[in-house]
Amino acid sequence: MATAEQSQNAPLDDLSKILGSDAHALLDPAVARAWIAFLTAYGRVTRALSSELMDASGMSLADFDVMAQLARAEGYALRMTELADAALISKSGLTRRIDRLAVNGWVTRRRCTEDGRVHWATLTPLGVKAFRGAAPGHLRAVAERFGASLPASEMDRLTRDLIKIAAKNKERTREAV
Amino acid sequence: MATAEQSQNAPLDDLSKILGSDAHALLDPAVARAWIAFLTAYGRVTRALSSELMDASGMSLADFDVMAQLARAEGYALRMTELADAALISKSGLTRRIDRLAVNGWVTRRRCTEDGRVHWATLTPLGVKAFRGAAPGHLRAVAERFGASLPASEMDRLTRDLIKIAAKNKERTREAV
DNA sequence: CGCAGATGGTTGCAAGTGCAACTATTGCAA
DNA sequence: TTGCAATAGTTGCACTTGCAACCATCTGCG
Repeated sequence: MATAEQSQNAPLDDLSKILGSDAHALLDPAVARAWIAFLTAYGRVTRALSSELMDASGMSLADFDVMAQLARAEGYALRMTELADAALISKSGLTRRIDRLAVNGWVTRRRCTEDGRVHWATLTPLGVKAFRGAAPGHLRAVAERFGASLPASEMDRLTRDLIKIAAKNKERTREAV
Repeated sequence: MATAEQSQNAPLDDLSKILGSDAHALLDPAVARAWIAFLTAYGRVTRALSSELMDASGMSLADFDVMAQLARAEGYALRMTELADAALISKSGLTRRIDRLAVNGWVTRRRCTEDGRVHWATLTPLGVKAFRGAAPGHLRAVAERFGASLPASEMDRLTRDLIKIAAKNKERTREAV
């Protein structure tokens, strides 16, 4: 269920032939259109940004996100779990991502002296430099691919709407289906 | 660069300490907030939908998308490349996804008689049944997790905005950085 | 003390992914 | 015809991913 634009703006009508008219009762057609547009926009924008960033700085989008979280943090350091939550990836995913960033010399892992369970991921000076190198191009690309499509007034409204959606799905625990 | 909600609503201000005040020139703070909200909303909603769908129907979100595209198509069939484009995945990704769906007996692959290069992926009767089983729960979940956050009037506006963003990033070719 | 139970991270595993190189087929042009 | 470029799909590869099981450490209660 992806792809926006013309030809595909009545996805539920098409599905009615297989699901029966229940489809409209289950999901408002307006919501279905929005959902498809959402998936499409996400897929296209991130695909483009990701390859541009990789070409320009040898950094994946996920690398950038992790480094950006560290860049914003006090002392350029965060605990592993905090960082995983902030970057929306799993703990194991973060472990290995930090491994890779550490190989590049961009991040170090330090055990916390007060609580031996905790590890702090910290941006190294080299990492700061790499982030400074990558950020301008990437931010510009976000501005162009994501920001330039809408006037400023729409942008704030979009933010509010997206935050509402994100808030509604905050809980990480999975409930029964 | 992810995570919305309070505490994180001024991402660029935080980044200014590492990037200097250029940050604001590169990317409008309002766009930065929207972008982060976008990534967060996408991550949370898809994560939740994906595990719910898997638990309920043993189908990944990507499986569902592919099957939904087929379900909407004439004769429940599409060429591989069309389907890959529609479902926003790579050709190789689709090849293997269809392999898996075929193992389940949900989809068959048929060589086209008129053009031997072309293969048609077709939903089997069993696949139709599986889709009919999975769709109600999934559509309801989309309604709840994505639709229920916004009033109908906002939803249409959101759709328009997202379509604009998607349209701006339509070209699949990669341009220089 | 000392030992359950909680918490923070890492690792084994079994996927899924895209890119680039490959094969098969077609269409067109000399 | 023959031969070469274009197109459709598949495969080799190297890399990511998340889940669940695991190890290490801490905390609190008897």
